Amino acid sequence: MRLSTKGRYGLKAMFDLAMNYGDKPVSLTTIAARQGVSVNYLEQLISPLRKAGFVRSVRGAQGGYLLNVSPEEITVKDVLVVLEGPLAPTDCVKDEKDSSCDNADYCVTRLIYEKMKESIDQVVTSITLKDMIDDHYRMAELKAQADDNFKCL
Amino acid sequence: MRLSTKGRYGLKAMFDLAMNYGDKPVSLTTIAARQGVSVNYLEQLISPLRKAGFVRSVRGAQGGYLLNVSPEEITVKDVLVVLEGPLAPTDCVKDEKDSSCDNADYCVTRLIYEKMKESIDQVVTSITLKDMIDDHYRMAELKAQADDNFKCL
DNA sequence: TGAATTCCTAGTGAAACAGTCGGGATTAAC
DNA sequence: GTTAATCCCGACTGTTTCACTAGGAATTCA
Repeated sequence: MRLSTKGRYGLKAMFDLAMNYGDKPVSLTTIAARQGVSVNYLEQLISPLRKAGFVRSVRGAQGGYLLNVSPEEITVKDVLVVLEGPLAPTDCVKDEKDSSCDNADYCVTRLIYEKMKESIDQVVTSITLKDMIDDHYRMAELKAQADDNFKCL
Repeated sequence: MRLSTKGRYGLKAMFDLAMNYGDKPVSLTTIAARQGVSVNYLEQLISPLRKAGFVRSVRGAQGGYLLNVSPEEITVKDVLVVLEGPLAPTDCVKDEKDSSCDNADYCVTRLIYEKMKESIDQVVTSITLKDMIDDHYRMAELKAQADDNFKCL
């Protein structure tokens, strides 16, 4: 039940782009440096995100990537699904019915996996990149206060 | 974000044992046949469950496994954690703090992973083996009705 | 004693993970 | 028009995890 680095790095990269939404393109070199990841690897992650239409690229010098959609229209689920595949604990509850199990309708464990999937879904669809930006500024505020408190001691 | 066969087979096996709670020991051969899994593999899954104290074994002929605790006292989480490890999307939100990330308190993505973990946790801790048994009988009822309806057509 | 069982350890092929590498195409800046 | 920065793409690789299989020792009922 773990997320791979694909999903994690990719989400951070998307957050990075969201923070720069409406600005100049951000190069992978910049993002990679900020996130502490290799450019080569990041390239592989951003490619599917571009193909999915969430980011747009500008080639050549001074080029880079731009969010193609406004931050409030991209959910965490959108990003994770592109990079990790269906966010379901088992195949029998993933979105595209694969009907591999003929007893699906009367399966006790499936019932559980369905609930797990739904609860994960609820969380990741309810959070957009915009929410992450808001959280970021909220936390930056808190951090500044904490640092201030520390200075007073 | 998928559960491995360990967790899935193990959970089914535990459900099987729960259905036979208070009865004679059930051999792995029996369970394996019912679940369509190899005995050898099932052995590997039940071993940690025994070590965790959820099942008890009776060796020798006519031996097998017994639930060591009543079905309402074992949650789906108990079983899955033993077999899959922490049910957390990332290390930074798993129960045992590994403090690998020094910025954990001010990390936007961690906030998300925390919520995912909590929502999964909520689901799996709220379902016990007893609940699964109840669901099973409820669904058996439904299935019987469905079959009945089908017969009438 | 013999058959049925649990218990334990080791091995194994395939897939996924987490990258690295090299080269080609495009474009802004000089 | 050259150069440097950038995106783009496919191939390769070492490590780990997955999902088992295999074999044998110990135990116990009949």
